Amino acid sequence: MPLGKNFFKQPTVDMARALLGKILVFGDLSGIIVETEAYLYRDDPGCHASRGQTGRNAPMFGPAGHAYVYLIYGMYHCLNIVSGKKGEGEAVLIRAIEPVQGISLMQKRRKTKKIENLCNGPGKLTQAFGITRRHNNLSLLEGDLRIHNSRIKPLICTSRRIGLSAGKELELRFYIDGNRFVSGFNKNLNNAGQKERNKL
DNA sequence: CCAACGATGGTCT
DNA sequence: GACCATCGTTGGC
Repeated sequence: MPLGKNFFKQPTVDMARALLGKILVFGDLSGIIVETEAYLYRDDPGCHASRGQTGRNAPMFGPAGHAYVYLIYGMYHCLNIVSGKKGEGEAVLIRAIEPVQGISLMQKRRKTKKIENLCNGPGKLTQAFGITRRHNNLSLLEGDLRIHNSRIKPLICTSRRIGLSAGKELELRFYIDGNRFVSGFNKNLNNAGQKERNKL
């Protein structure tokens, strides 16, 4: 079942945690979301929206439940889901997914057979799913791109976010404990920011 | 194993 | 002109 409007209206950090274990569906492709990061409007210098609305970040200031897709380092795309209140730029970055459906197409696009390497990073999963700037600002309440519910109740870990220069001290990254599809899983087992495990 | 680095182009000042 | 919410490769140990 695709999730509806109310799911995307919850506070951004809540949504970032609630997305773990849910299913990202895009056409015939799908996978379990295993890692997210929250980006906040207030007191978050790492957030694209922190210095006001611009051409690029405009979707973040729109209604919750739309996609915000942007080009990073000239060659990769990052997929975010807009959250929070309209007029306040907040979103959740999808950082890693456990592939479920459409694995052969993902393998072709990613030029690797290894399942763990298909969607274990924000640039990798957009490549595997075929998500680009053309999907920027699409609504997840209709059409091909959706979040489906699931019965998964993951054990959630928290850490600092990855790859930022500003706002790196904030603990706004969330991932499923021990999941081998989380980005950098082979690096540091407990990932840069350690942290106690939060219930659920 | 791992740290370092280059590719590559849109966006913002 | 600088800065990137990244990734694959390279070269050292």
